[in-house]
Amino acid sequence: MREIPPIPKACLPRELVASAVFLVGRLGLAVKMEAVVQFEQAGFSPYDYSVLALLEEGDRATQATIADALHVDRSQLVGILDFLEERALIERKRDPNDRRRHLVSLTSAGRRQLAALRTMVKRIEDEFLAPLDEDERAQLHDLLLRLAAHRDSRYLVPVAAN
Amino acid sequence: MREIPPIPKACLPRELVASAVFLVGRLGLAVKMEAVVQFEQAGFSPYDYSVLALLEEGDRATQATIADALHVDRSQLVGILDFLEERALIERKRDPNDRRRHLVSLTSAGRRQLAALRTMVKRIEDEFLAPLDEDERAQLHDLLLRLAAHRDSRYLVPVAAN
DNA sequence: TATTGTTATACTCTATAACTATA
DNA sequence: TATAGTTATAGAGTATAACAATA
Repeated sequence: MREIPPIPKACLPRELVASAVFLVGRLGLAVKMEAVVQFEQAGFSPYDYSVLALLEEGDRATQATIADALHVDRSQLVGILDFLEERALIERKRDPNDRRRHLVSLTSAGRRQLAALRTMVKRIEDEFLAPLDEDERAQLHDLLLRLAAHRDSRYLVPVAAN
Repeated sequence: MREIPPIPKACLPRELVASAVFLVGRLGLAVKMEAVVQFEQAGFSPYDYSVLALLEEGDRATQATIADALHVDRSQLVGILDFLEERALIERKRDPNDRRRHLVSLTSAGRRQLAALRTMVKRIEDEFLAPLDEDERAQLHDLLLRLAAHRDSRYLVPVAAN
């Protein structure tokens, strides 16, 4: 081994670290990747969890409604629902009022699976938010929600629709 | 046109909106996409800005150092640097101490371009943070930085290296 | 043999566009 | 003709692996 000339260590640009927007982007990507890995180990994806959670809150969702709510393309949702239906976690039934539509609903097995995924999500969140106490977590949530609502009013008050 | 049966409106799951982690993920993705579009219109990418900002703070960076700092693969960085070098915004010079290495540095044109990109970044950030006043922005940044530092200590204090 | 920068390859995601059946 | 769901295709982005030069 020869002498290695001194090279400055890898160090994040102060300018970027000083930016809340940059941090949101970085943390968002990191937590998403982390979540994907965790869900994968459980045999699911974050999308599966989102769909199950959505269905538990309001039934009678059509696929278009679900796709819009989750910001995924309708064609992408098909695969997600196929996956969940194969595992008997959801049901697709034709809407008798409009036979083009599928009414998607949660099965009891789906409800149980949702509960299991929730404990995993809780663990991921606790790990992510570990440095903050309860007050600070609430502060963070409040700030983020205001930013989100400013970009998309649907975040503001998840009112029961219709 | 016939009568269309009432279908619940698309509505985000309360369970997700209630999660600060989910909001970070969503906002992070949204702001990244927005930034990409803005940079594209200026003929650049967010990576270009990151590289220029990094080089201005500390010179004598090798490509490996830059890649590590920005969390991009070394092979990916090659294309980014090629792009910047073609436009004479950076220079690559062989390190005389270790001829495998390239010492990357900012040109004066690069410094000017960085200044121009900064005003654009400022605009993106102001738009993103619009709902928050100065105190709240500082709060948000503090909270996010603590989360980031918990996952990666390099965020904590960008000390001058070596 | 190990490392730096580079090139080439493969794979995942996503976005878009057809296609069907119903309206 | 327009819409809901589906299928198929193409493109971007990223990760992996091989490669040449140097240590």
